[in-house]
This record gives sequence, C-alpha cells and structure tokens, in this order.
Amino acid sequence: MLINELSKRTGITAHTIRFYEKSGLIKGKRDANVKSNNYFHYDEEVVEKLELVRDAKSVGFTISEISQLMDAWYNNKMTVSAKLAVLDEKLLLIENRIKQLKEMKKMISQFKKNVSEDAC
Amino acid sequence: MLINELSKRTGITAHTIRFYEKSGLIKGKRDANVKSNNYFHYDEEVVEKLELVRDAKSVGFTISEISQLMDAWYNNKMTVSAKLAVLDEKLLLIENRIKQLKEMKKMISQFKKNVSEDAC
DNA sequence: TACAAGTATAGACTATACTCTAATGTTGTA
DNA sequence: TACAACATTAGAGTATAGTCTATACTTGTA
Repeated sequence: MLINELSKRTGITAHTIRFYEKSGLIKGKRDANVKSNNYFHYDEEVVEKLELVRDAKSVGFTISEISQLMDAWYNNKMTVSAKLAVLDEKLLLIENRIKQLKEMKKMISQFKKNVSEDAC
Repeated sequence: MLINELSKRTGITAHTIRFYEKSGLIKGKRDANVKSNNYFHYDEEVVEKLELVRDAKSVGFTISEISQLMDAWYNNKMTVSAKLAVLDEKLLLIENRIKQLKEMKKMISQFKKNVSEDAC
C-alpha cells in the first residue's frame, strides 16, 4: 500500500509516517519494476510496527527506545541474548514506571481525602 | 533559603528552578526589608513542591498537568469540588497509564518467549 | 578593599517529536 | 487532455522542557 492508505489504516498522518521513516522506525520499499515514480510501498509488517510505535509512545517510550525495541523484535542480525537484554531492560523500565505511578496514585488519593476533610 | 540552597536540597539546578519559577510552578518571596538586593527566598513548601514536580515528571506528567495538580493541592481560591475534579482526572489518567503499561509488559514478555523459542 | 562566590534577567541554544510549506513530479478520472 | 488527488524532498516552524551564556549587581571572606 502507499502512504495515504497506511495513514488511514493506522490513523497516523503521512507527515508523521515520513518522519518515522526518516527516524529509522519503519522502512517502505520501492518497486524496482516501476520507473516512472519512486513511491514507497508499505506492507502489513509496517502497519504492525506503527501500532507498536503508538502503544509504546502512549506509555512514554521515546523514539530511540522504541527503535531499540523494534530491533529486538524484527532485526535478524541481533543475537538472541542481545534481544533478550533489550527486552529485559524495557520490562524493568516498565515495572519501575508502574511502581511510581502507583505511588503517585496513593498520594493523590490521600490528597483527595485531605481536601474533602478540610471542606467539613 | 536562597536559590543555591534550594538547589542543593532538591537536586534541581538553579537554572531549572528559575525555569520552573517562570513557568509558574513555584514562587519565591522577596524580603521587603532588604533593599540592597532582590534575591528570592524560598520556604519548605517550595521544597515540597519541587519534590512533587520531580515525582510527577518521572511518571510522565507535563509541566501544565503538574501545574493543575499543584493548584488542586495549594491554591486556596479553588473550590473543593474543582480540586476534586482535577484530582479525579489525574487519577483516571494514572490508572489508564498503568493499564497500558501492563499491556505493554505482557506484549514484551510474550516477545521474550518467542525470541527464546526461535533460538531452539 | 580585593575578589571569589552568589544572584538576577534576558535571551540564545539544544533535544525531542512532530507539523507544515513549498516546489515539483505522477496518477487516475471526467 | 485537463486537473484534482497523491507522491517526494528539503527545509522551515512549533511546542515542550530544559540548559547555557552574557551582563551586571551583591555578599562574604582573606
């Protein structure tokens, strides 16, 4: 599919998709048979990758972290142990963030209680 | 205390503290008695606030979200129900983020399994 | 009193992650 | 064939959150 369809499929604008392409997160392929244009073609794997990008971004991963994660996912040149190392690192990061969020939640809940009591 | 001490107390650079002051997150007071300078003085509440800023930042809150949160915490002009509304909104945000992080964790764990199996 | 250390303000600079514009070429349909 | 819709690249612009520099004044200590 071309960029416009990819954009519709993922809900990510063509501009941003091109930005991700420049950043190395995804790669479109050019059709060697077609000589009249140099349009990029994207397959289902790219759709999958963009969905991963969206999920990872929503939990606060940076482009560079997502890039590492994608390598562990799709890069066949990485050794298994290198992939596992990246995945373990990200798991740890996620667990820490969950822990901090839970503390924040406790704090805010306590705060709600204080605010309510002050009102009486 | 002056900015240098505040910086040491919180581990946040004086530059960043001034940036937070400009952003409206904290407020130093000037001593009306002292006329030779216009140094800002900070109290324990500011230390507390900066610690909150640090915690909130680490879980992905933006300056503007933190600003809202601080208002619900410290602003006496806000009504109780307005404060509770802000706090509830932030709680929801946190819960969503935790949910997403847990999904991400599941995904990465599954991925670890796949990578390990592929290796055999 | 000299002078190092601290403080204030304005504004320039950086990094991240887009977002948009301009220029130019290609494709598909009335 | 006209022309709207779509594609590409380069590069400019925006928002967020700092980070740093320059300039100038103040304070504390040898």
